[in-house]
Amino acid sequence: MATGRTHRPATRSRGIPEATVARLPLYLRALTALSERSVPTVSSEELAAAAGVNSAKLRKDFSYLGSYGTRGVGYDVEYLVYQISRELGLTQDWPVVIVGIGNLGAALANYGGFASRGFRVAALIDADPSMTGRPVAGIPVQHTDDLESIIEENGVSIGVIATPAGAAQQVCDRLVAAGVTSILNFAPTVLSVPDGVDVRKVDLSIELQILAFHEQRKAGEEPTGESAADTAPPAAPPAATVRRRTDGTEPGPDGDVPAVMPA
Amino acid sequence: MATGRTHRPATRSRGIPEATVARLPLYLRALTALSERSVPTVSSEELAAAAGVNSAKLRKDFSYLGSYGTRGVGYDVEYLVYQISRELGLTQDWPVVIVGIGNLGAALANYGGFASRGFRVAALIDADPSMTGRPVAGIPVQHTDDLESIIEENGVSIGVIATPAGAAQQVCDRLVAAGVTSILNFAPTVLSVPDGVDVRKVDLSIELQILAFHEQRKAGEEPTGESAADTAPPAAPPAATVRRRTDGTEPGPDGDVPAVMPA
DNA sequence: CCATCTTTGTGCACGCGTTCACAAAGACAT
DNA sequence: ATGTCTTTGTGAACGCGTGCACAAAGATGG
Repeated sequence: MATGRTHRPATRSRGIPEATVARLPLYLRALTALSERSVPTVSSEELAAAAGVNSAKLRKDFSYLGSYGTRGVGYDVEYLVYQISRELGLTQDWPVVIVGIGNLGAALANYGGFASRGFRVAALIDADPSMTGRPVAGIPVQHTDDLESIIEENGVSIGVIATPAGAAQQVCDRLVAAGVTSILNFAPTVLSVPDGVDVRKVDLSIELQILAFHEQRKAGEEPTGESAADTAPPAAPPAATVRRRTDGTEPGPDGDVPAVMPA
Repeated sequence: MATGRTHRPATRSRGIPEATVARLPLYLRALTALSERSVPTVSSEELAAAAGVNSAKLRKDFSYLGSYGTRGVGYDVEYLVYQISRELGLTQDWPVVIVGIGNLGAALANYGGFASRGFRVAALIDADPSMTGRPVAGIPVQHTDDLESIIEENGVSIGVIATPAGAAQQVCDRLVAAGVTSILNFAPTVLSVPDGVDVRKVDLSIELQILAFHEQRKAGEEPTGESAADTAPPAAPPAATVRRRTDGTEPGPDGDVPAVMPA
């Protein structure tokens, strides 16, 4: 298939590595805090500590932006705030739409950090007609029917999907067709998008599962013997003779064994 | 400082690379969908497409778990679901507490995918006394004062922080002191934790800023001329003579220039 | 003007992750 | 039983990201 890739292809933006771009917001946050305390300059060591990274990494990251530091002194806070903001495109206004105003969508609409840095909630969109017109976070919810016109009229290029998983791909397709080229996806689904569209995924369930993996390792490390004998006995290994299905797209007419594991 | 590191040190778990662990939940989700459709086997190609990854990567990932496939046929769906679930530690029950029941905390509590795969919301905790006792998602909110006893009585090892940024580190410290060793942080702050504690961060603001970076690049690629002359003029470069403050921790008594950039 | 001290910027090496490409393994047909 | 065909499992090469360690740059003090 050649429908589209899922995660950021991002071969390399303009010499700035993707890993560095992902850390710039971290630096910016730390710098903003320093700025509010009227601290004029910071060393790479101090700023790195505040951002929770290695100081060498920070210096290398900044080197991609240019030589904005002064040897023997450090970095000018205000100047660096501006340079990073500009590099991230935060000096301009980004209208954003949120699609799917359930619990999560409403929480996102109310999120303060949204509007703070160049991002503005241009519209809230939901498929439920009973939601239409109801104000959430001071913004009236609009119906999905008007999605295309909303995108166009507001010049929206960033969309946030907070719908159930089943509706996510369909919403995504409509957003992309309407001109959205960056999507932040909170639905637990893999989105297919054409080239040139960026998708970033935020998935609570996946994060928890990763934590569980490490948690299990910690628990089963010191204690000897079987720590994995918890809930269910191991499922049967694949039978010696396995049914094949190379051509047929539908399940075979013969009785398929539905499931051997508890869901 | 030697207080602690911020992100997962995770040198390598048990031969399973961290990048592979992060993809296992993706595979599991795709496999579960296949299982519900009673599909008996999948090839690496099909499953990779469903999970949105490269098929070679998928096979290598699975090779870390063991040889669970059958050459010429593919992978047994049910068996693989079980193996991945076991590897991720999802065959056991993980009680989870959510601290900070604001908009986001409430949304997380209501999130269905939470309870589905081995995770159980054991308690909701908030610092606001007027919230205490009020049921959210069918679970009564408890007060922060009882945090330690709640953790201990329920055997909680995974905590979710959905508080404002200012309270996050303090909550984190109390969670860790009470025995929590894995934290999912939604607050926009860098958390410091001792060794042996895993922290994963979910940050809406950062994701949006990364999208904005790529969005800006797309916009300023084809059109010629200055595309960066949008909102504010460039801040003044660092002055030839910059005030130093190597020893003093407090801002100097002389009038500091507060800010040159619009917040 | 020179010496010293601080801190940046970066060349270099190393390790992890990704991808290619192919041999080995097994199913299936005859 | 043998040959063919499909698909896995993995050796090897490559590229990216990270961290060390140090030279260059500039400030500061005498």
